[in-house]
Amino acid sequence: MPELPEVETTCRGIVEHLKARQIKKIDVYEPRLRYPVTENLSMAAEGQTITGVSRRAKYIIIQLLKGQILIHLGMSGHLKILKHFLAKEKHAHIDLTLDNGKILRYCDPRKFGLWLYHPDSSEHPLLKQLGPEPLSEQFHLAYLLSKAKNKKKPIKSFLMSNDIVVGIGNIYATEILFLAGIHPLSPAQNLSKQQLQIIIEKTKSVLNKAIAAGGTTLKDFFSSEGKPGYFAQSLWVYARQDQACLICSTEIKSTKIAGRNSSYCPECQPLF
DNA sequence: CGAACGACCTGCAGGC
DNA sequence: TGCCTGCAGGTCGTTC
Repeated sequence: MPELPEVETTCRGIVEHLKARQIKKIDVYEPRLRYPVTENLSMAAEGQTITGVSRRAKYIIIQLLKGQILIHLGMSGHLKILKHFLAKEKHAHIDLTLDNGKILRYCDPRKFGLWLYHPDSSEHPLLKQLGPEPLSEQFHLAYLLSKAKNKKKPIKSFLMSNDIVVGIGNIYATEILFLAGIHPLSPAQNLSKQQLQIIIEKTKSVLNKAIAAGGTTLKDFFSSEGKPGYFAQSLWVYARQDQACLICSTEIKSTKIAGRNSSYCPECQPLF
């Protein structure tokens, strides 16, 4: 499911429900996620007050009076708010019950997600290696220029590297490069200053528009209120291989880059 | 070192 | 109808 806009949408949808509430209990029905969910989570978090909910990269951080809960939605995870307990559906792995009876429920068919308790206010090791947020001022030309120097890897893989910039997954990397007019296989080091600047601008505009649309629903992304995201109808090339380019009518091609399907318009996106 | 690959897991679409 | 294969929004550890 989720790249940055979908995680941001989820985060915005749950914050008002969670903030200033106390955690009554955490029921773990399926601990076998990306890392095993330990008893530590329930023991440390139950009874605690939630002081805030934020996002870093594709992680959701539930800040507690003491420590924090780190959540990642993986490929297929989503969170929703239940007004009261409902029978656990298939793939519901964790219920976090609040003191007012509402429940934050985590569902994740593929179990690639993660729920971890981190005891102090320092950054969790998983967050330490992360690059800047793409919508922050730290994601600027001088920074990207320095990172792209001597990097032979395809620009698409480069944009999807979390140590370069966070939050950009397969959908948005594909879209950003289409809008920037750059072939996804172009080595990062070959791109000019101007091209990197365009990538930065398109990254910010695409992500902002996707957040405004509530994210991209391909099949199973829904916000915490159960609404789909409407950005799928704004996609230019993602999942459109063999169809006509919406700009020039050339047939959209696709290729595998680092194991991920990558569609592009051979006319609008020359290789550099 | 950097880049590619396999692994984790389930569901679904398409081919036969 | 049903079986088999391949593919899917992410990330990490291993391998080349």
